[in-house]
Amino acid sequence: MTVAAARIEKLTETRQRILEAAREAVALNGWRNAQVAHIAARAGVATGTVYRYFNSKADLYAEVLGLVSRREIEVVAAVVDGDGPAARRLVDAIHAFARRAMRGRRLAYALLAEPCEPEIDAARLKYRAALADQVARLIEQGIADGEFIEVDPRLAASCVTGAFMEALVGPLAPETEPHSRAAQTAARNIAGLAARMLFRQTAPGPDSPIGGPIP
Amino acid sequence: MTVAAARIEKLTETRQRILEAAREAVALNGWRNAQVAHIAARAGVATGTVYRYFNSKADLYAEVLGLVSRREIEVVAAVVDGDGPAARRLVDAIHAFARRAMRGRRLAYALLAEPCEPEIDAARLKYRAALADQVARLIEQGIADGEFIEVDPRLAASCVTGAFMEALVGPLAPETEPHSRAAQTAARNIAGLAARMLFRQTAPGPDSPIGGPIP
DNA sequence: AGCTAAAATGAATAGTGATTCACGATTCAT
DNA sequence: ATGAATCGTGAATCACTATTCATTTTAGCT
Repeated sequence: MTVAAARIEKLTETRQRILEAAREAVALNGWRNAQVAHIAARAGVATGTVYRYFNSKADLYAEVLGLVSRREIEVVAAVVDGDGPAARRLVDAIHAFARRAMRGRRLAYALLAEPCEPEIDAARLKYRAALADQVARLIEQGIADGEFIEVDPRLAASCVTGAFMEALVGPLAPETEPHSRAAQTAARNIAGLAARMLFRQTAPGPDSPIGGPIP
Repeated sequence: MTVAAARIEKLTETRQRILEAAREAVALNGWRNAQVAHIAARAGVATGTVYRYFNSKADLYAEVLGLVSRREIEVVAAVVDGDGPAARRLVDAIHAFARRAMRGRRLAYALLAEPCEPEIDAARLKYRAALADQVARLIEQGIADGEFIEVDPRLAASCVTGAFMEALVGPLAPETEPHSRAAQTAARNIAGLAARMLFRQTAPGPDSPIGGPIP
């Protein structure tokens, strides 16, 4: 069986290489070079081979998006399910997301905002929806605890995610060096602002960065 | 000269018909049926004729976008330049925008959020930028007047526009009947929430709809 | 080695849609 | 009326890519 196992391993490894190549390509230049031929070349296989592993281009990218987004959603979910006041967790969740998005900016932009063909777009929406779900869940908690003002959690979640996504990777968002002080300040400010929408009282927690002076 | 004038009028009228056809097509089904051939048919001319009046498809749509957005930007700008406290004007500006966007939802979505080819997208960004500019301008005033917390106006403008755009016409935004009570409440809540990000104190103006009960 | 099935190949196919252009129709100044 | 200029036409062309498939290569088996 070890021979058969080796064979299967090689197959799955090729599959992985294709997925990885697709992810890299998008992370590098966005959907512009997301053509099947390009991915195949990058993975070191012929174009036809891609279709041995994936039914269609859309299928391939649906899987890539799923893979990439799962991690991000998990990070946010972990914060949402953590301890402490909802207000604090909301800021932290956004902040965590923001920090991560500011590395792989190109990928984050492609995932969140860049125009692409409708078929792939459908897969992208699942990611956005999942993200908004986490936020909505947290908002519900915050309302129940009396920390947040009483609004429709879904609507509020849209506003909050819209706010930080636009500021982070929106087409107008400024390019910042991932590790610069400016980027860190921006991440904190974005998190603080987006969360403030829901705060019952302006005064934030003890050592929260909200509302600091202009950088 | 009246004959020459008539000729020119006919020419510009054809041009207008093409522009109008393009706008209608996008308003109806989004970028899906924004093909040159389709527009031409809708305007009652041959495809080639379109190219007598516009250098390229991108040019045509750049003009369409400019025409449509100018109106919206003017509406917002008027509110921004109005009287009263900045906080109130911010809510009003967003509210005005929201009401208008909720009619022509399909067009608003196409303008603000729908994926489309990169060339047209470039033109779309101008609209977003112009909108963010108005908001940023207002935020600057609000900060100067001490009404808003002190943050980078550009960053805050991104957050605010992102918040209401996502909630209004984002791909996850709920479909509502344009004139229903639900839509009106949503518009008010969105405006209230988005603006709250910047408020120094939670308590809104005298008869502001902010923070009302869940609809 | 010879055989077979799975796997890989990449040239050919096909669909889409923007753009061009050679030609006929119209208009208008003379 | 005439012909040069302008306008309108729509079939043909071009560019781009996803997808297919006949063929070749590889790997395991006897």
